[in-house]
Amino acid sequence: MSEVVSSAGTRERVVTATLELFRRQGYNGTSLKDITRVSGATTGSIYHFFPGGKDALTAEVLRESGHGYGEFVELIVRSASDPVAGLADAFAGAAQLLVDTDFIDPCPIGAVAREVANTNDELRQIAAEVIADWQRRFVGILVEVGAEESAARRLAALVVASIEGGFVMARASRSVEAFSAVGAEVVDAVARAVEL
Amino acid sequence: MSEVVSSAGTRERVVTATLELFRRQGYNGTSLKDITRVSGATTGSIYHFFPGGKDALTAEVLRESGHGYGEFVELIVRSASDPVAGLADAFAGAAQLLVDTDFIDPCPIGAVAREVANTNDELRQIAAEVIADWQRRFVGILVEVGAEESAARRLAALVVASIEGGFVMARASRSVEAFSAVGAEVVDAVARAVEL
DNA sequence: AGACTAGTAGAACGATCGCTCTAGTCAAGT
DNA sequence: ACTTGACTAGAGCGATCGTTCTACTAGTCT
Repeated sequence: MSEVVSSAGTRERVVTATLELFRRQGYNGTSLKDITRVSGATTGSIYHFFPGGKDALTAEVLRESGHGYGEFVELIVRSASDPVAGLADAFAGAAQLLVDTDFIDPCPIGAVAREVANTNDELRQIAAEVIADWQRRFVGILVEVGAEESAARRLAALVVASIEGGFVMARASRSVEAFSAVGAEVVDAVARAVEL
Repeated sequence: MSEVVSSAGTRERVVTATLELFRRQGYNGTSLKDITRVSGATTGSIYHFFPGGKDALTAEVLRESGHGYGEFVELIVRSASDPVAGLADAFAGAAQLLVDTDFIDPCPIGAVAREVANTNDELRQIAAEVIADWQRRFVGILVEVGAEESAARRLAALVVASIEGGFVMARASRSVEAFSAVGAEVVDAVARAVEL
């Protein structure tokens, strides 16, 4: 049995620290020095695990956290009595998270995506795949409760866009008022579509 | 009559260039050197007009373009036969703009807001005011056609969030498919609310 | 024991960051 | 003619950027 704790721990700490920093200051606002400070890892360690440098590390952060968010949100939505109630729970949870974390960005993927979409095609594409995965998950949920495929796709796009846009409004205003209003409207729209 | 062309021209060119650069590479991704290159102005000129440096310039960009966007979108929405058709026009116009401009960010305010919300409170607040102004404009439009104030506020929040979130999806995927789907759903939601 | 490998440590590189500062141009006012 | 003030020009500041590199530690093989 080898001593894996230290090395795997470092790699994980670097990824976690980078994610956290992206949520506060975005991609271009986060330096490798920041990452060494927060993670406790040295430059050498970062380049040992990510020979591709900052971009390779960012790619990993987007993929890992993107997948994690997808699973997490789907779990919340599915654990309610029905998808409509689950969606309302997800919005309420996100609103609570915003308040509890001083309005740090709940979604680094959307933040990084918007920042690098025109300057880094590799990262742009990874973000696109992650977002498409979220949309796909929600389409699946809606189809299961009887929605038509094409209508479900439009609704899922609305859900994702509303959440991302709601984060922008919440972060700018340091208030969840608009975000919660958006959530209420989106839940209404989904409820109407599903119950027809 | 003084020769205002040169000086006012430079100031304007700096603001325009900065706005354009923010749309492509965001706030932290845009350097003063970039701005001098695109605008043709020198560092001295930039600091002559904006003694507060990059942040003062950014503040001006946010305020000026934010106000301009608000007026522009309101004009589009109002120039249609009714607000619902006008909103559809606005979404269609934005989609066309995305395609025509290689998916450059149509809204630098939202982009910059998300980027600096936790690191620059002055800029965060300006962005918040601009976004609140947009929301207010749309509330006014909805109230005029008979919507109730509180419902109008929720709908206006949905409109703004959907547009901002839709931009993230469009830029990441380099496609307006999701954005247009979001637009269709939002137009539906507004139509239902107004025609009751 | 000795070789090998994974991981750590951090100095240092050239480039670039936002910004300051001095020198200069040019038109208007007296 | 001379001063003044608005504006331009760009060299240069210290700090920081992402990255490279060598040296070092320590656990695992044969």
